[in-house]
Amino acid sequence: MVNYRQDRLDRTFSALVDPTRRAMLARLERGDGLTVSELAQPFEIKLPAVMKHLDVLDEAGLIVRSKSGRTVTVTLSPEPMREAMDWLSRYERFWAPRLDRLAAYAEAEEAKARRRGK
Amino acid sequence: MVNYRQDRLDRTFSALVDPTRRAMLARLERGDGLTVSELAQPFEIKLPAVMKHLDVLDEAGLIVRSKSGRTVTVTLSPEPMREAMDWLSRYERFWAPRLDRLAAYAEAEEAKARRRGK
DNA sequence: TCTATAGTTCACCATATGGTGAAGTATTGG
DNA sequence: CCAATACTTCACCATATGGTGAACTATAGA
Repeated sequence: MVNYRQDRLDRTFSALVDPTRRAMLARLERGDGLTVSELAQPFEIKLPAVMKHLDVLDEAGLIVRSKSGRTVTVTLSPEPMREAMDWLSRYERFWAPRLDRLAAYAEAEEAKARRRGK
Repeated sequence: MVNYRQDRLDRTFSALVDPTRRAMLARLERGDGLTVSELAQPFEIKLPAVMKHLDVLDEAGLIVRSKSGRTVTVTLSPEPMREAMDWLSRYERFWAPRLDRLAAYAEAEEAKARRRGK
C-alpha cells in the first residue's frame, strides 16, 4: 500500500501493535532510563530486531535515545499516547452508560482544582 | 490462555492503525447502524478492500454485522477499546502530573492488583 | 422471469513488518 | 596497542497488509 503521509496517530497505534514494543514501553514505565542491552535482555530476539523496534518507537515519538560513550540510554516520551487516548475517549460512552454522573464528577473535580488555585 | 488478553490488545491496536478503519469507526460513532455500502461510500477504495477492513474490525470485536435480506448492517461494538485505554492510562501520569490524576492512577493500579488477586 | 442491487470470494500484486546472520564502528579497559 | 563491549548497519527472508479486477451468490423489484 502506498502511504503518502502517515500521521501521528497512525504511527502511535502501529508502534503499539507489537507486544514486544508494548513490553518495552511498560518496562520503561516501571523504571525509566534503560540502556539498549538492558531493554533487550528479557526478549528472545537478537539485537538487530531490537534496533528495529527502537526505530519504530523513536519515529512514533514514544522514546528518546541519548548516547553517552558507547552506551545508549532509552527514555520514555509517551506524549503521543495522549492523542491516542483522546481518540479512544470518544467511544467511552459505549461502555460507561452513566456518562452524566461521570461528567458531573469531572466538573466537580475541576471546580475543586480551581479552588486550590489550579 | 495466558496470552489471550495480549492477543486481543494486538488485534485492537492493529485494527486502529489504518485511518480508513478509524474513519469507519468514527462514522459509526456519529450514527450507528450503517449498511456496508453506506459505510463504503465516502472512500475511494473498492468493495473488496472495504470487506477486508470490515473483517479486521470484526475479528477485533469492534463491529458486529447482521444480515437482513441482501443488506448487511454494521454496528459498533467498541468494548475492546476499553482495554486499550486501560493499557494507555498507565502512561497518563507522564503528561498529566496533577495530584488528582496520580491518585486516580494509584487507585487504578490497586484495582488492577486486586483483579489479579495479588 | 429477468435484471439490477448488495455483498462476497478469489487470484493476484506491491510494499511493509519482524526476524535472521554477518560484518562494521566506536568506546572502554587491561 | 589489543581485545572486549555496546551498539549499528547490511543483505536477506517469510509472512502480513491493503489494494485491485473478475467472477460469484443471493435477494429485490419490474
